[in-house]
Amino acid sequence: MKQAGMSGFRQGVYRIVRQIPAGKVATYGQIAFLLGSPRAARIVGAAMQAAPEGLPCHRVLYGDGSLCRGEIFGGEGCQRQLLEQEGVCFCPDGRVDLKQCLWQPEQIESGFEKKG
DNA sequence: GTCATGACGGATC
DNA sequence: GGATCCGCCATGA
Repeated sequence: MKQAGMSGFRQGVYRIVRQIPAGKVATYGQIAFLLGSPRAARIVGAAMQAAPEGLPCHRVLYGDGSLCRGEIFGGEGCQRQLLEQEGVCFCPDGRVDLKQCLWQPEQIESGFEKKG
């Protein structure tokens, strides 16, 4: 499988983020890990800057479960509001409960095959 | 090819 | 336990 030809990493980021189902969330580090660079979490975020409209970038959070800076997404709580509408669980601390809503990439069918 | 940057993440104080 | 610093690695000029 080959990417569109442009930077494979960014293309891979979009490809994975699109796999995130509603009601679930993923972290930058997790996405970067799936791309083969667990330390390239920043690169994932950098790719989000050019995120297309159909990309559920609001389902991508920090590794701590906290949401990104409001200004970046487009408004304070804007990201959280979208997640709540999808049924994402939030902690009283204002962070997402990754223990319940962290996306488990066990259904990815592009690039990664599950053995067993 | 090199320098500088960045929607991160972990270690440290 | 919270705030801060550095490191990481791909992207762009």
